[in-house]
Amino acid sequence: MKKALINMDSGELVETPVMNSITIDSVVFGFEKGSLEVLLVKHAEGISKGKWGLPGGWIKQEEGIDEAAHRLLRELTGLDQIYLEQLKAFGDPNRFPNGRVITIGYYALVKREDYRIKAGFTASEAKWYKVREIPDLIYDHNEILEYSLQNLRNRVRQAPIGFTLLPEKFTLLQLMQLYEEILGVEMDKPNFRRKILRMKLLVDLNEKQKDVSHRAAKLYKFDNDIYQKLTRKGFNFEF
Amino acid sequence: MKKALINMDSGELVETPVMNSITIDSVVFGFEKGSLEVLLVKHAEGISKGKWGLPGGWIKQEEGIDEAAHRLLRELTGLDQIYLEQLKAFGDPNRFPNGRVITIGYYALVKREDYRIKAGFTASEAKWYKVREIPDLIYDHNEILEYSLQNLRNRVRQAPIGFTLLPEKFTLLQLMQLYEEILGVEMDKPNFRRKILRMKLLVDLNEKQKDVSHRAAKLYKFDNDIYQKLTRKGFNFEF
DNA sequence: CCAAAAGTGTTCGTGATACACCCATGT
DNA sequence: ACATGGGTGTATCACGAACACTTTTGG
Repeated sequence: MKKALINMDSGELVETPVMNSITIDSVVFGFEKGSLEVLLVKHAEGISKGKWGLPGGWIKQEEGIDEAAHRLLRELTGLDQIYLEQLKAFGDPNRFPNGRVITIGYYALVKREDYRIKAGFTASEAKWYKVREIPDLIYDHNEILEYSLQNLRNRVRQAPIGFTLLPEKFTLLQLMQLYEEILGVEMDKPNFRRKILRMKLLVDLNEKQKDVSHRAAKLYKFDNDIYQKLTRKGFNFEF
Repeated sequence: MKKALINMDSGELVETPVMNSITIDSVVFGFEKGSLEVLLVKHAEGISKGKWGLPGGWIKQEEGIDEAAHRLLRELTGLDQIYLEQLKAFGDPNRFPNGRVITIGYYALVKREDYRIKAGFTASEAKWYKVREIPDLIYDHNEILEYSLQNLRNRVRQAPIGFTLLPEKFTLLQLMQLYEEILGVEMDKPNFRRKILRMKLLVDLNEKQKDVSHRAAKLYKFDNDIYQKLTRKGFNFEF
């Protein structure tokens, strides 16, 4: 049962058969210079021309929704293997102007260093915005973004997912600043060190920072195998 | 744009225009005699005749999804004002045998005492099952149930929602047993008392149990206004 | 009397918090 | 010398865990 479908926003013809009342929209988080950022895309055509929104798209008939979310992000960023979690479905009957469309929200955490290398879109089409400087977005995308921020704040305290936003090798202060930024709190450096090191989740790389105008800090990395092992022993990440 | 639609499971004609690729399925939790239970319904017709599944249905064109979930539960149980939260969308391309249908999972917490009074279905069509004795369900409903259990275990530790499963007036031991059952742990009575009372969330009703063959316990109730007030002051429910 | 659950008291250890202080490195 | 961040030490306090013990009520 092949269908010819029209993208309701851009007017563009959608080739492959997709589910025409459900979309996916993803909130892609990045962390750069102490700020939490979100990747937004500019709508080139259709009613909301020029306005920014979350990256998203349609679900193909034969693919799962997680699969679709991954595919859409790969098409946009060139990145595979992205940390991606479903938020929930948003289904206000009036959220979408051109018909009844329910969207399934996702949020992703990426390392900005990776994104820079393999960007699939040009700068004019996609741009990082600091979460404190998000403009008016199309449809209900501001609501989805707000919800995902709440969700991120909860999740980051209960699972070691914050590392996904940092480079492979990071210092303890970088990690702390990440938590401070996401949770919107101030933390005590000495106490943070002890707390995170006590968990024994981090691998000391026996390397130090270079080219810094102060005492170089040790570099660490997060080891997921260790985390899995600890979890099986009953360890519970709590922050 | 009115459509004539067929309920893909039962073959029944669906009168009002609904979204035909999305359903809602709800996990309704109850708590009775120390056991956590789930409300299941028997499928009377269609391929899965005789098999049990989660209560669910279609979303109407002009209603929101939370609204639809509430309506469906009202139709089933006669209950309004139910505690209801969205879980997430389930969208495996093969989850539904007769076509591509994505379902949005919800979970609800009800007081069994209320349910008993206003039941809308007969016993042969709907039945409470202990969570440890769930049979094979239709489609991916076992998966949805399992996921909602995980979710309930998380949520119950971070928000005061457990009370929703208990009668208006309850004893501290009942509350403790609720937590023990949901979380699957054993707790220390004295310590539990102090912990929950220290939060000052409960109102001492100055009433006691009656007709019990041991020292009667004080009755308490949960006061949501107090909780809101404390929350605004920075209080955070943690268990 | 006993059984069963209600309810209080006390001890111990761990971890969160606050903060003083020294170390290393570039300008 | 001093600014900047790295890193250690320590006192205090609250809370969770464990458990001994007293109280109330029905049978």
